[in-house]
Amino acid sequence: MSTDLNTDLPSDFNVDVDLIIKALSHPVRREILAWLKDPQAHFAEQELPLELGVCAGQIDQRSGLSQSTISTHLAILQRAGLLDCKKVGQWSFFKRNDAVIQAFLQAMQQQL
Amino acid sequence: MSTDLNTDLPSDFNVDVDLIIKALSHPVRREILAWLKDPQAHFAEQELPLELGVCAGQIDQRSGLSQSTISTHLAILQRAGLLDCKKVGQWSFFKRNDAVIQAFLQAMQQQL
DNA sequence: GTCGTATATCGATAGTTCTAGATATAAAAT
DNA sequence: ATTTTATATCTAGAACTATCGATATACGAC
Repeated sequence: MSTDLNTDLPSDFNVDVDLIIKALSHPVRREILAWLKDPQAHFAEQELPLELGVCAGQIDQRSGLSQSTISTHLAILQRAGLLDCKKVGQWSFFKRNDAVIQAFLQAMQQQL
Repeated sequence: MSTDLNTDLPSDFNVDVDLIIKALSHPVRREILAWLKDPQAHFAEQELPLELGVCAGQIDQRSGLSQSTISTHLAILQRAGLLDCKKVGQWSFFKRNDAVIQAFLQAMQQQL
């Protein structure tokens, strides 16, 4: 494909549309992203500051799925660039990468 | 989920985000949608007017995949609402449903 | 060091999606 | 009427994805 009319706007960095759409094509992963949009509303019980991100275990809990399943979903979201992970001790804190999310939305508007 | 802050804008009708994302999560289906964005550029060889839509056979030809595979991909795009099909005699002419596509993009902006 | 806790990875199973060839349907051409 | 052409549907195998329980890793507390 040579239809790359990339205008290189500030937020328009490398975004792998295929990887991202596949990440988004599972409802649980979309739900996780939605929860992380408002951590206060969904993870108020977390003791450490939500600015760090939301702890993987909190997400497990809320989801009803097994720990290993959620860990896999989080890894897929991370590989797609949609989530960032910060490790603190034995914990993994996840937050949305809104720059990538916005860049993806822009890419979709152009490509679709 | 009761997070439906549906503002009912003109182009914001029922759009099944799950069905659509799944339809879009295959590269061949995204490619078909891209081709149909500019039929003149990709299907100039078609004899009947492109305003009708693009004939399924033309898409088969361009794709390199088998007739049955493309027929299935077209059906998936159609069920998601992304394509409309008009039958004329033994032919099926496909075109984009840009209202649905735009509504989907809007839904994504809200939900993501 | 040992134990408990948090997360990631592995291995197996079940479920889904992709693809193609064969068949069915229906219209057009002869 | 028969044949050809266009498309959809069915069937089956291969490839991929989701899920879980078990195991591994790594850190903290004791």
